[in-house]
Formats: sequence, C-alpha cells, structure tokens
Amino acid sequence: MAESSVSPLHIVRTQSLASLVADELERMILSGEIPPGTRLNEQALAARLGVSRGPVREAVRGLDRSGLVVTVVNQGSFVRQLSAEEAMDVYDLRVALTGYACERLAGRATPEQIATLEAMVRGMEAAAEADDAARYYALNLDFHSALMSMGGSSRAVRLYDDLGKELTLFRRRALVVRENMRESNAEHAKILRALTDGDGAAARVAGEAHIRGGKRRFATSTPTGGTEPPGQKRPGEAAARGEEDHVRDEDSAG
Amino acid sequence: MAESSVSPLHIVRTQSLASLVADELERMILSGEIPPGTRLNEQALAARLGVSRGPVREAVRGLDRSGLVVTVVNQGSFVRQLSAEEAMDVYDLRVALTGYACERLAGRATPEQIATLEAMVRGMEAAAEADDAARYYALNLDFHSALMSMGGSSRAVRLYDDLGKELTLFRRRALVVRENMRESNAEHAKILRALTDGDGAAARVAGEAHIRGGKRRFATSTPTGGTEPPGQKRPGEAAARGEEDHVRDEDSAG
DNA sequence: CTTGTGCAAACTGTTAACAGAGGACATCCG
DNA sequence: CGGATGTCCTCTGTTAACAGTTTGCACAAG
Repeated sequence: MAESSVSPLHIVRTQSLASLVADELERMILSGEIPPGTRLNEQALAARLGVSRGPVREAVRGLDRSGLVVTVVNQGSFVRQLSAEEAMDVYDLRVALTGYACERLAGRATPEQIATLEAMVRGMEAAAEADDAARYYALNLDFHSALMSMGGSSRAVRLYDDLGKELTLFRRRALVVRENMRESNAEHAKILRALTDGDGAAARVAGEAHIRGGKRRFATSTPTGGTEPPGQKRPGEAAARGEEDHVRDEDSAG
Repeated sequence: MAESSVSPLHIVRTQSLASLVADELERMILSGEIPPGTRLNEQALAARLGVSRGPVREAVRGLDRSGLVVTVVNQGSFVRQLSAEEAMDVYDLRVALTGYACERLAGRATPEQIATLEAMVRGMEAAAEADDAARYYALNLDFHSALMSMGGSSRAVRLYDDLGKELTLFRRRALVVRENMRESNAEHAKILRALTDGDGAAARVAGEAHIRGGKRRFATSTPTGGTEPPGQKRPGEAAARGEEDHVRDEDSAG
C-alpha cells in the first residue's frame, strides 16, 4: 500500500499477473466501481485488463476465499452483498478485536507509540475543525491500523482490515459530518488517555465503546441493505464498465 | 461438513473441480499429510488428483488467500509455517473471539442452548474419565463451535475455524493427557455456569481464561516451531506423496 | 394471447500447449 | 583443487482452444 509502480521490471519479478489482477479487482470492488451483486464476467475482465482468462479466474477464486465475491457453479462469480445483519455482526467483531488490541497495548505502550497516536488524534481534531472529511477518514484509518498493529499482531491487523473490506461492501458513502467527527475523535482521546494511564481495562472499554459508537453512528443513517443470494444484475456485460467516481469520504470506523 | 458423497451427479452440479481440489488440499495440509514448508508441485498434484493444472492452481491461489500456503513468484507455493510467536498471537485472537461470544451469549442463551452445551460438557467429562482423547477432542471442537455459533455470528464461526486451521499448521499432535482434559473441562463448566447465571462479564472472563488455559497447556509441551520464510524441503517432488497416518488427537482449544 | 418447445449464442469449466525463470550439474579456467 | 560459468532440465506463468451448461429468444401450438 506504501509504494506502487516503483521500478519497471521489479514488479514483474515480484508480482504475478494473477496477483495484480486480484489487487485491481479488489480495488474496483471496494471503490464501488463494481457494485455488489454484479456478475464478474471473466472474458470482459480479461479483455479489459489485457490478460487471459486464467489469471482472472485465479484472482476471482482468491477473492472468493477472502469473502469478497460469491461463486455459483456454472453461473459465475458475483460481488458479495452483505445484509444489514451481517454488517452489524462484522461491526461487533471489530468491537472485540479493538478491545483486545487496546487492552494489550495499555500494558506495554512505549512513549513513542503514545506520541504517535497523540499526533494522529491532534491531526483528526484539526481535520474535524476544518470539516475536511477526506483527511479525517484517512487519519482515522491510520489510527485504527496503528492501534491494531501496536496492540495486536500482524494477524490482527490483517483481520481488522479484512473485516473493514467486508464492511465496505455494505456501506456506501456514509458521509462524515462534522458532528460525527467530533464525537468520534472524543472517543479516540478517551482511548488515548486510558493508554497513557496504562489502564488496560479502561482502554478496552474505551476501544469497544468507540467501535460501538461508529456502528451506531453508521446505523442511524443507513438505508436497508441488500440480501445475500446471488441476485445478479444483468446476464450480459455489467462488469468491466463502472468508471463512476469513487470518492471514499465515509465514516470508516467512526 | 455434514453430508458428503450424497448423490453421484449432485456433486458435479454443485461443486467445481477447483473447489474439490481445494478441499482435498486443505485436508491434506491440515492432516499433516503435506507438512508445513513443503512445496506444492502443481504437476504432481494434478497427476495425483487426476485433474489438470488449472483447477490445482485455482485451489492453491485460494489457499494462499486464506493463509494456509505462501506463494513465491516463479518458485511455487509452500505450505505455510507458523512461528511460535504467530501461533501465540492466533491464540490471543481466539481469546478475544471466545470472550466476545461468551459475553453475548450470556445475555440471550435459551434453555435449550444451555442444555445442549451442558450435554457436551457431560460428554467430555465421560470422555476424560475414560481417557478417550479422540472423543474429547471431537466434543471439544463441537463445544467451541456451538459457543461461537450461539453467541457470535456465522462470520465469527468461520473466523474461529480459520484461526484453528492456522493453529493446526503449527501444533502437530500435542497429545491430550487426562490431566489436561480434566482441567479444560472444568473451565468449560465455569463458562456454562456463567451462561446459566446470565452473567455476561463472568462468561467473558471464563471464556477468555479457558482459551488462555489452552494456550498455556499447549505452550508447556511444545517444541520450538519453525520460521516463516519459504524454507522448502526438496526442489524435486516432495508433495503428492505423504500418505502418513494422520491421527488428530491433539489439544484443540483445550 | 399465452405457453411450451427448440434453437442459438454466450459464458463457464477444463484441458493442453507454449514461453520464461530457477536451479542443478558438469565443465573449464585460475 | 577451488571457483566461476555455461548448459540442460524442471517447473511455474500464461495463453489459446475445446466441451458442457445455462440463458435468452423465436416460433409454433393451444
């Protein structure tokens, strides 16, 4: 996620076509360029990406395992649709993970780590003041990622990110309003305070409450959400067109 | 997992070769038939399973996404090796998940669910008394699965199972001794009591303590564990032979 | 006008073949 | 005798072609 398009042939020597296709597909899906329920036409995707069907099939199979698409035999793969209940369950899992990371971090946070988190919170405060939702969104992602990374493990980070991707399948463009940013960042500060105090129990409670807050903030302004079964859109070519704008100024984890 | 080999052509109409290969590969890996670090030779596997390389590649790509194998470009895929630290991290994640499920279940467990869990605990008590490790192992799996299913969500169940699969990559055949079974089941009873009382906090603490206990019980009798990098075994044909016995009388979540 | 049947096109599942990279072994030079 | 180098072989990455299935449409019968 850090450096892309570094050296021209270094990519070829470290990435396979299938993995590149998988990344691109994931990006398309998460950005909403390919909305949930859409069928992934292998031929169209292969043509659009300039590769053969083999790598595309491998990539789709991988996304199937990671839960972003659902495959029906002899019918194809569809971008997964999350029901509202499933989305709420995912939120709850993130509650548990965040609480776990916060509690663990409280016991062993270094002053440098505290300072890093503090800087992020201050940055978000400024972003909220300036009503800069995009910047708040990015910083918020970083904050939670750092929290999981410092307190949990690399596995926990991946897990949290994966759950976030699933959530993205559900919530589209839940606008971040200034009030929500203020409230969210106040919760961040509360976590930070507990970490500074080294109070594990308080950190856990604060972390859990924060994600629950995000869940609530999101749930209050949500439509209804789709259903799970395939429910494709068009048998013809529906994928590989997209090209909508994909601004992502949503309330990630509140 | 419930019904396999139902109708002869029903399988063909509901499963693809790639998914069948994926299942078989996963079974081989988890059973130890293909030990961690082994390179997965596509040609050999395809020949052994009687299919072409395409489905095998798709299956391996899926396992890569789910974390069971690690792929190096132009070198192949290797069964993932978990370091001891990673395994401990996975245990900690299961601690968090179990605590979350127990707390949620305490608030809304039906008498039927309590009875089901109670029956399992009694069954494990009998198994421990009879020193029947295999039976205890199976019931223990069921108990935790039921716990996650009742208290968490289907997503949580899948998560817990996936983490269990990763753990299986690390611990091979950690024998269950009678003492451990007794201790483990006493913790089960403690969880059950908290659930019966409807005490969410106590249930969470008991659930967390139980997984921590399993982690400790396992850690006390563990070797050292491997390292993460590829570390293949033989460039030639090392996979697709296996055929060892694969008894699985280990301490699952103890 | 509705419904059932048959055909045709498109797409998925699978296989086989081709090109390039990596590694091992033998050979040659210092 | 040790090390570098060249060659061969195996395996992965990719592509193209083939077979089976599903889906949509048209046509005919009631």
